[in-house]
Amino acid sequence: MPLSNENAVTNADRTFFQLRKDIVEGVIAAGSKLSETELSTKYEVSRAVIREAINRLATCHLVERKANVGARVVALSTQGLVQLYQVREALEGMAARLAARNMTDEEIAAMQHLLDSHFNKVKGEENYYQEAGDVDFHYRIVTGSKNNHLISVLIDGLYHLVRMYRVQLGMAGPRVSTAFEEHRHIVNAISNRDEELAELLMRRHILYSKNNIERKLNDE
Amino acid sequence: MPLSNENAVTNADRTFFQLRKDIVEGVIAAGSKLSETELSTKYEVSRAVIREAINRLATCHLVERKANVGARVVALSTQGLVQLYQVREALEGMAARLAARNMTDEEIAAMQHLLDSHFNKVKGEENYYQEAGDVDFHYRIVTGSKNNHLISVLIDGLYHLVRMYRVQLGMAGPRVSTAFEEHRHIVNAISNRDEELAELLMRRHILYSKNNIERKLNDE
DNA sequence: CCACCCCAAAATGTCGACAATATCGACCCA
DNA sequence: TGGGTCGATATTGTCGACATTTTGGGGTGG
Repeated sequence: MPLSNENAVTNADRTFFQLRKDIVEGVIAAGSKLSETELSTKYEVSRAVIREAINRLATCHLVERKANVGARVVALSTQGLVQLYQVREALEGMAARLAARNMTDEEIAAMQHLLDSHFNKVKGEENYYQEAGDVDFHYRIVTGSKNNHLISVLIDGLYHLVRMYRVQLGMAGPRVSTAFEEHRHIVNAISNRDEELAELLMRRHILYSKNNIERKLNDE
Repeated sequence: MPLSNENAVTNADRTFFQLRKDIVEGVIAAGSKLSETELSTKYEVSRAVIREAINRLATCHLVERKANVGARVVALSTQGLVQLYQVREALEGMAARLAARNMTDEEIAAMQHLLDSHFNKVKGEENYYQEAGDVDFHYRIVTGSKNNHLISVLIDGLYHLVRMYRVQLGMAGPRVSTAFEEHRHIVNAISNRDEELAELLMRRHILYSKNNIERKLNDE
């Protein structure tokens, strides 16, 4: 459950969140077809609600719709993952640059505090950091950019796709300690208000991450 | 009318395109409320069609929806325009980098040819270039990246917002010849397969463009 | 045996009606 | 008079039924 306070007010909201969860976690298989009538009986809502939910899923690029044909869950591919990380590199690089410009001193201090607490947990339970910590860190940078377009494209859109790849391709792997060091350097650059360095480090951080995942995929 | 072959197959498609056009061109005022019932009588379709169209407008960030309240056309602001160009800088910079990597020699040659023909027209009618030519140039770079995420986010999303700002804030202005030179340099970098330079030049091109518009806005 | 046409079944697109929610003004009460 | 409550009205959310389109299979003719 993402930390963002997405509270469902309408029925379509709930159905959308549920469907998104099921797709990201693979309960609904990648590449499979989404039948409106089938889903409406399964989730016990009308087709109108399902249609609205599917439309929103299309907005996140989790499904693709074709007129008069229907919607399919996106297929996962190495190429798709590479393209996804290329966009992340561009957007999160800019986010880091803007975070260095726009975050308040308090927000930066809080983020440093967060890294400290993560550091302690990394020494204990090995894999805590990867899941929650990494997500938390990137969220703070993105929201710290104070750029609404960046925030919505990344948090409402791409991050769910990233999670889908992580979950379904089993990317819970290590790279924990090295990624942690990279996070530390990024925060330092932001703390120094060094926009250029912050962007550069973030881009390399994501590039390394992509290479790491690609290497793993090719080893199989 | 954008060059992209968006042919409407369903009724919702047509309504969506019409609404988008009316919003971008200011026929429907920025910041105004979109009443479903009102629009359904005006465009002579059912509310379901209007709702679908509005949902799609929301994915382009042209309108904002609130549950149980309704949808409003986005408000234009200097801050919003600045944030928009920050995202453009990041995404189109990456697009130029990928274009240098992925465009075929034929595509590059065609783009150089395009610039040549634009050059001739610039000398004749002063303002031809700005509208169609600039759009065409940026479209080719983006599609040349061969990255589907980049393509859809920019062409289906941000570009319509950019056009909305251009039209409604009256940005038909000059910067024609200088922009043309910048385009030329970008194409040269792509032709040399120099990814680094292509990205850098594109980012500066968009940054200049932003500064130019900002300056104009402040002069009023 | 292949290609083509046609029809039936199932899916999506569209519609009008009803339910649930927000809005706004009138009214009441200190 | 100011603040708050309550209710009528209008708007959005949801539903089931109908219209249109796609799809797949069977049949026919070459």
